[in-house]
Amino acid sequence: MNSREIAKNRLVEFGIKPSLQRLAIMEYLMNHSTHPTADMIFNDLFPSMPTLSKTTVYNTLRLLAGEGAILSLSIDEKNVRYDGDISNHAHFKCKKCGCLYDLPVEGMNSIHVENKGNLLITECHLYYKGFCERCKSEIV
Amino acid sequence: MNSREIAKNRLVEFGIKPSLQRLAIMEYLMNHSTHPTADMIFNDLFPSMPTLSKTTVYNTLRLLAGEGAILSLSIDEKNVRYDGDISNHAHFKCKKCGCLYDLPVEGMNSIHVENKGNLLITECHLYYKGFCERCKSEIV
DNA sequence: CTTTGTGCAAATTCTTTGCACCAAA
DNA sequence: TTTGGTGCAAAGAATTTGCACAAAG
Repeated sequence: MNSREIAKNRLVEFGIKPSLQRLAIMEYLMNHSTHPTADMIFNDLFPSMPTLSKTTVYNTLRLLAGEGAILSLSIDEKNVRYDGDISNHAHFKCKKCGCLYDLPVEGMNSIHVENKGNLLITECHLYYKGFCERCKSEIV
Repeated sequence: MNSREIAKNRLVEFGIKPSLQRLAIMEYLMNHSTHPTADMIFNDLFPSMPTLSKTTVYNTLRLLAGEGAILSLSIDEKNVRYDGDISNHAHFKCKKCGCLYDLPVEGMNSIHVENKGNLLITECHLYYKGFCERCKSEIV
């Protein structure tokens, strides 16, 4: 199964009609673990889809994230980042160079929240910030 | 010790000169656990400080958060929220009404991250999203 | 005096909206 | 032919910047 088909399956699984644009964006997110912004996605797809508009990218990302087909990350306060990997994992952002990594996390589901009973929890985001290996050594 | 003095201590502790505006903003954040936006802080302080400008509020919040004297939360993708409580705790936001709570968390420090050795972690944010008690019951 | 903080107005940037056109069922 | 998707241009909103004035040591 090629990556286009995998992307299509994800869309269908979440009840989203697989238009050409949506497929391209979904496929892009599943193939790039760079946690791109809407702008990055647009710039990368535009050369091969010259009619694509930024509005469509924004619309599509909002739709996909709203349906749960992708994750929308707010770890970077400037731009929303998107992640095609919807499995449980944490994120790390370097405060110096801005690089953004996935972090595998043990026990992310086992975090105990007191008084959680009253709330219906649907999402959990775990964000770490600090300095990446390269930047860490440059701190004076 | 009154709340103004407590706020002053916090500023001094983090090496920040306690101007009148900074003191007012720091004190506001320590007395309000509402996780306000810059705009809310400005609007609430303005009546008693008519010369206060929104620029100063933004400048001050950036300074305080940068020095670690307050927390800057990105749980709400629209506006940055600020928290005068810098102790370890998680946050919850209702996706329907937008209300924002603190959540006490057991084991927040014990979350195990593999491969953390290469990184210098300085901050950890744990965000839960879902539906609050009131909104939960209104879901159809 | 000299450095630092404040505040107004303007600029910047990310994102959404209004609306017309296009495509598919 | 009706519904939904796309895309352009414009609007909107949060935050930052440039610069002049005020304050504090």
